[in-house]
Amino acid sequence: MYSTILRYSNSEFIMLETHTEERTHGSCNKMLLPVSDALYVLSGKWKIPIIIALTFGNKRFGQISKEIPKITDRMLAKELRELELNQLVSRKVYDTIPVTVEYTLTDYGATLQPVIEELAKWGFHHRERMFGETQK
Amino acid sequence: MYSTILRYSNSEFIMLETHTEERTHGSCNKMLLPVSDALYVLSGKWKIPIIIALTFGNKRFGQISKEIPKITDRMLAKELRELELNQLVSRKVYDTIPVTVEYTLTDYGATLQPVIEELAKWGFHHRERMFGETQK
DNA sequence: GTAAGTACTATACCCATGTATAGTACTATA
DNA sequence: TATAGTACTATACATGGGTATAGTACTTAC
Repeated sequence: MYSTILRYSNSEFIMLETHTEERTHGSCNKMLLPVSDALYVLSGKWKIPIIIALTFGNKRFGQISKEIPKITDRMLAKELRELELNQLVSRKVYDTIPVTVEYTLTDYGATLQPVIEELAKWGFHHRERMFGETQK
Repeated sequence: MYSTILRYSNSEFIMLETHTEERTHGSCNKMLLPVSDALYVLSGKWKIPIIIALTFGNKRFGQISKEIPKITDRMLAKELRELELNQLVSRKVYDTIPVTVEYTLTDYGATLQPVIEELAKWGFHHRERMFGETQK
């Protein structure tokens, strides 16, 4: 399903890089490409919620499912698979009955924290600006 | 098309906030909500490219169109409209013949720079990690 | 009168993402 | 026997974001 290329980035913006002659500002591309890479890895409705959930400790499938209201099993399984492919999350199977599976944010996944914090900081100010009230 | 609520955030995650009893970690929500707000504002395939383009100077519709390969007029018009709604971009119409329209990144839009830089930084390292080579 | 340059809008369609609902395989417990 | 708990998978469907292609309205230049 995910080729080596797709695993780390989408192809659209790789292509952008090869067409620099069409852009006036080279530095523009230098930002666009990595930003697109980052957003691609975080793409979809559930990856950030899952990552945030795992920053508060290792969790099992069922626990994550309970902590993220409205996510379906299918989506959770799919997103965890993608996060594992990108080495942001690791999966450990325990030989219990029934089998339990523990998901952990990898050290690499933890490097996303500054990104998420910056997004949170901006989102927080945006909310203040739009509503003029502080989030409790 | 966009209600007052939708203009600043998606409704899914507003709902999350009201269901805190289902979450084990309250601080989890405190991050999730603003992060979702931020990602909502930046959502879609073209907003970041447009914002990055405008950080290098005010531009007209046609110029932006040329600088972002493959974007269609329809998408560009739509995304610019949304960015304007969120006050990240301002639109100035000049009484020339034919009419020219200049788009500017607002001061508020410029506050996204740290966010975008953090995304770029992470994306850059991600690319290095996945390819083991530095982007030229 | 027709092309060209401006900034769009209209219409129809495609497809990836996400949803809804059910089913699998295993075993312990009542 | 059947229910419950684990972690999923299968199938079908819906939706919305994006694409493709064309058309609008205005005026100047050829």
